[in-house]
Amino acid sequence: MNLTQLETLIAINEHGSFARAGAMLGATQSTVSARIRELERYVGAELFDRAGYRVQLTPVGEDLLNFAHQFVGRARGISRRFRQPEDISGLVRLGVVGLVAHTWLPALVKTLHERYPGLTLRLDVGLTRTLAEHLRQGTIEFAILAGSMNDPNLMSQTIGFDEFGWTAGRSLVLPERSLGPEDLREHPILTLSEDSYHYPVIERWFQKSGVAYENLISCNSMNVIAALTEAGLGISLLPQRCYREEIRTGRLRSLRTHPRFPKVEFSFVTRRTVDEVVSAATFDVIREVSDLAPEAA
Amino acid sequence: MNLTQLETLIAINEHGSFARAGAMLGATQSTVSARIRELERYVGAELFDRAGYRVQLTPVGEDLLNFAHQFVGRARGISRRFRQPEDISGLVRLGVVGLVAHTWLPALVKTLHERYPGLTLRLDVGLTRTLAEHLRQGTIEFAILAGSMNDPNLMSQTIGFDEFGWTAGRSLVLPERSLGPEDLREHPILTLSEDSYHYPVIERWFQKSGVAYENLISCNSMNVIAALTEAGLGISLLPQRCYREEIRTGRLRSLRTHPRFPKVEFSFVTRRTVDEVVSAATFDVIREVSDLAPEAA
DNA sequence: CATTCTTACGTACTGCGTAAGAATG
DNA sequence: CATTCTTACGCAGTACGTAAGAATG
Repeated sequence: MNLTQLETLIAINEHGSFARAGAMLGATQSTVSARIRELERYVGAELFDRAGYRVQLTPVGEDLLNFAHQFVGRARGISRRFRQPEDISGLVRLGVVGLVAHTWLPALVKTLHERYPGLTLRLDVGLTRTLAEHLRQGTIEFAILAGSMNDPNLMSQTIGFDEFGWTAGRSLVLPERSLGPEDLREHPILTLSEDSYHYPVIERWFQKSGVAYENLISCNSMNVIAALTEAGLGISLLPQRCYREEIRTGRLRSLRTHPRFPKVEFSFVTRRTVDEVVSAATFDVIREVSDLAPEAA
Repeated sequence: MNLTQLETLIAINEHGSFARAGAMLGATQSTVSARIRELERYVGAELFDRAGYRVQLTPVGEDLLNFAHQFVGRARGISRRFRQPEDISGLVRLGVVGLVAHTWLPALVKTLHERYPGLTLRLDVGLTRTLAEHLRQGTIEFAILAGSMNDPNLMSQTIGFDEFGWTAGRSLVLPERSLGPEDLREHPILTLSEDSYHYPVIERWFQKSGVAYENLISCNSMNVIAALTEAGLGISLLPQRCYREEIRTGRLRSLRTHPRFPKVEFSFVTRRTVDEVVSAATFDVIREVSDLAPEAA
């Protein structure tokens, strides 16, 4: 039995599936499965009922979960107590997508700087695919981006989720009913540039319904897109949670459309070569200040 | 940081040296050193002052030791709680030397049987070197014997120590002063057979002093040797702690002799292929019922 | 000079990811 | 048939033991 196994047990219980727990921990489904298999071998009993889509703790599992919480909590306490944050130092070259840059990045920078004064932060705001390329090239070692990455040199850990939806300004006149691709093409579509996570998502959304779609206005800054939308220049696909304040006050309108978009995952991606301590410290703060929904559902 | 490292920290503090801690844990000096090195890297500070013969905890080390005790204690609690002793089953073929067979073996068998009814015990009482051979041949998988073994397929863990000293019966007439090899050869020497741990020890003791020594009476049962000694038939090298009751009541006399014999280690030796759970259960009980001195000093 | 810890190095193992398989609703 | 867990397998990092080295009293 070891700490990793107990942390995994907790993560599965929190997120309801081996796969999601893996995403949160930066491990694969298979690895999570192996860890639980070992833990079950150790206690000599099954910890989960694997019936169907949702795993369920057995009584023994619940029992062990209690211990695991105390246990892991105490272990964290030890590490906090002996690892002085001042000792953690190094260069953090962090790429972030606009969604983050315009919401909780200031909080991240503030907390990171206060807690780990030894860290030097170098920021790179860009689109998902641009950041991915920078990670591969090694010009940044960390990134917060949409989706997750599947590269042997990189490790992805889920931060949270946001839902994207078609959004319009106050002035644009639109029918009250649920709108489909054929309705939207009547209006100017404002999108992020080709390198964004959205761009292919939008293309597929139109294609799936057989609607020819031509991009008219694109920009590489999400905040600019939002401002243009607010000014009534067109319709754009925007993260609803991120712009919930503008939507609540009526400056932006969330449109009823079909088909729906699935929630988008945002991940913390690190190059595997970086110092684990710096990476863990950064990710801890990200989890703390992140504004994203913790669940995909 | 992991449990092994914390257990190692505790063992070093308990036994005062890396090497002894290693013997207790069934690991080498070098491995213990590496475990502490890693732990020190983790907390970012030295845990021990390595000045001279005795290692000393630093303040940080003492601090961490406190946590380690709680931590490891709790971990043991978990394992006890979830591993039902009834689930532990298997064949335990255990070799024991006479010293053990005639003292705490009954307690061992009783406790082992009560606590782990699923275990089948097959005992093999014999001399150290005989048992060692049985271990190598695979006819037994566990042994409690004198000294320790250094075989890649075997693992030794220290149980405790006993001191051996020249012992005579009530009736034998001997001078009051401290006796040397030249004095003892005047009397019949009763020894264990050639395969015993003692045999070469006794030979060396005489040789070192240049005294020619001829073995007259030997036997493969220590208890028989003790009985013959008690009957006044000669002098024998006996474990003092083991026969402390006979010595206290005057049935056996502990002789003042020189040079002294170093304390003898007794170890629990297991084949590396055996089920770790069965091995750990057995060793736990051995530690609990063992009558041996915990320290070499 | 005996005792103890450290370092260097080769090996064996274990934990991980990929990819394919089986079960479920 | 999409979703989820399990199994098989190969690789890589790690923990271990051996053996030699350095420091201490």
